[in-house]
Amino acid sequence: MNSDSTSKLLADLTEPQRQAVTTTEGPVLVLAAAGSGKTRVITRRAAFLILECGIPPWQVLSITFTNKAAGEMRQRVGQLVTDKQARALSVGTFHALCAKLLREHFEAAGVKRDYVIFDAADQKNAAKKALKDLDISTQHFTPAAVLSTISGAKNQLIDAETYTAQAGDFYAKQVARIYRRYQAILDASGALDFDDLLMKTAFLLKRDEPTREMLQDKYQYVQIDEYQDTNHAQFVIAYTLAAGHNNLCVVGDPDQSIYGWRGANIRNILEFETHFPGAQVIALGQNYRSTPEILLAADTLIQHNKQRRHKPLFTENPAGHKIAIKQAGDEEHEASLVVDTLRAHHEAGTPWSDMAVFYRVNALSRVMETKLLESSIPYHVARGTAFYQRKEIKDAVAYVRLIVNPDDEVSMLRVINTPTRGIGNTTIEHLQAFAAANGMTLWGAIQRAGNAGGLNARAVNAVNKFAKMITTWQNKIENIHAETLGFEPGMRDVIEMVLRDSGLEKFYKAEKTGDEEKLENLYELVTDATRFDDQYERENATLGDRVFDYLERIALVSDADAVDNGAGAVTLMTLHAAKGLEFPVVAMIGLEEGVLPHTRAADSEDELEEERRLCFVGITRAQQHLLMTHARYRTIRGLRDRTIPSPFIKQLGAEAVEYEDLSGYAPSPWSSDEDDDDFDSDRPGAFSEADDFGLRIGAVVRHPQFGLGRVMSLTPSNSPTRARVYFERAGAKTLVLEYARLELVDVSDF
DNA sequence: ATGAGTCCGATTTTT
DNA sequence: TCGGACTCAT
Repeated sequence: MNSDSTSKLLADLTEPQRQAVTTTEGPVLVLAAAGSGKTRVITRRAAFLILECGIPPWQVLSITFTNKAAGEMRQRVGQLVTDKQARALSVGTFHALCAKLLREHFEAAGVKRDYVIFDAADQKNAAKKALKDLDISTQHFTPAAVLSTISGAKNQLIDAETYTAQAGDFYAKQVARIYRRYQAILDASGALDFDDLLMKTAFLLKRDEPTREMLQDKYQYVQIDEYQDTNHAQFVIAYTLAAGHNNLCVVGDPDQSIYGWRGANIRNILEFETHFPGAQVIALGQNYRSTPEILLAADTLIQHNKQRRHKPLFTENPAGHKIAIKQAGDEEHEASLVVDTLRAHHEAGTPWSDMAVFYRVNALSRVMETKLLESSIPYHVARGTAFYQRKEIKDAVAYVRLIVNPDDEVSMLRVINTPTRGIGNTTIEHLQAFAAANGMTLWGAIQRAGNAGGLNARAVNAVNKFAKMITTWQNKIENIHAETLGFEPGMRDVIEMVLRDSGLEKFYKAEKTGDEEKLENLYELVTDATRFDDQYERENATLGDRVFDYLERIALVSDADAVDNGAGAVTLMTLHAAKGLEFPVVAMIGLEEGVLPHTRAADSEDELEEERRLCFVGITRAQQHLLMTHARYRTIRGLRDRTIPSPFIKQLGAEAVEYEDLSGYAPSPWSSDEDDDDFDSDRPGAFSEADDFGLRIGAVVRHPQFGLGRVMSLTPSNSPTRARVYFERAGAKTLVLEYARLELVDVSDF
């Protein structure tokens, strides 16, 4: 077609990359190794479709893993096509796409047009309420466990009714009841949880032919990034959308699949050709990101996985430095080792923003942050969701949610008496009973508080006042216009109104007890809303629409969205959030058994492999320098523990690695060179300290908190082993030996 | 109805 | 260690 633009699009690409860009028809699997220019390929491909194939941009659907990636994709394609075309591209995460489709086709999907999205905390509240309604003890059915089971079911597109029909054993039958009740709460609240977004969209596509055909027709070309992390529901959505034109291009790397715990199915990518017969497979094996040393270590490590698809991984980059692995004495020492390294690089001319610190769990960031603060090194923690999860912010947002959807019971219960306005538990229970008896929502009961009976005048008054506040807000939003106001009202005005009228602002202003931080956060929310207003582009949107869109954005932000490379600061983040990023200098901390790999992933081989992939992802983020650390002792939840180095350290091989023990302790039996065995060989026995311990009934033990005590009884050595201990100071306690680091005391000392 | 104080228990990753 | 649930006095 246009050879000028074609050469511009393809000139700087390698042959396999070029192939991936120009293979537009039919199913295509791009197996993209870490650092192989995947993002470049996928953006060029979108531009190629528009410029060379003449496809209208809105007919090209690109699905990314994070909102940030979506924004970047739009921006990068925008450098190749016109602004107008870039804006018209269909780009977003699965969840954002589904949220939009459900909003547009709410009737066919069977959801409320004004539905709200429940986040993790809302889900937990709803689950708790379900358990309470059913009078099921939270002992055997913790909200977290129940939610995870429900989530797993939804990812498999099993709704409450189907689940009920399939439930065989007692546990499943109980979960079925809870699932149904939980879903009833969400329905009554006009709410969808994250998994509903996917499941309901999949059902919509499956059951409603006109919508399906319309969308299949619209999205002529579908491309999906990070395909290794898609779950079954996402697979069905992708499969169905692409079924019309059969132009589905998926890009991913099975070695970077790290969301199995969230229902991602690595087989989606491993078995792509089975799902899509005739698929073309293009492998991008050359790495342009990292030094050969980093790549060698990463490759050596990942070879230990069995569940993988072999794929070449090589680089022509010049040799660099070996990976530095250092053992520190404890976590503080570890943090200063990292700081020393970062500072040395900074002095050598590397900007702070080119450096990152990764860890397996958020808890590890704290010590690191303290040390960076002390050292006056600018840093920022990529935790986008944290802000919106703060209590005061959730409260403010709950008020906004009630404006658009007062039936949202979880939000209602959250703020009906926050700040306190004389509507206590007794009143609320009355209202709930009244609502249940008359088949109305809590909001319905609140509006009719006077008829509820059994409420004293004071309570009725308080409830009426509260109801009036909400209806007044609703009226304002519906009726306030630029003409009467003199300016265009935005999200900012809504937030300010809510903070003022609800009394939240006043409440936190009055709170003299030290934290003005909460007030600051509320003002930060105003700033956030202002920023949203500034960027808001939807045409002909009413203020109500704008409020929806804001709530939706809040619900769908992720940690990874908060990575801000322009900040001139070191970035701290979890390994999960690091996916897809790259930094010249990277430090990974906490390379210890129980942290990476995490304890919770230690019992199955599949999970261990996922932990290994997580480690692989971290390593392959590094371009030039990589430091990996572990500490000999680590304090977790107030307990100082001796640690065992991560088996992954040895699995990096020796060639590209430089090990230094700076802990100041004698070499530990685990890291000494004496045992050159494969690390796995000494694992089975490693945790049986109950035996080694010689703990028996009557033994005297010391607990770090409770002091001295005597063992009264022991559960049989089934895991987890528990001991009943009577402490001098603290009385009788039941302790799980795995956690409670008991010290055996030699009675002859006394 | 409220708020301070106490006890208990559970520990990942996140759209 | 931390936060949530619960108790108890006002």
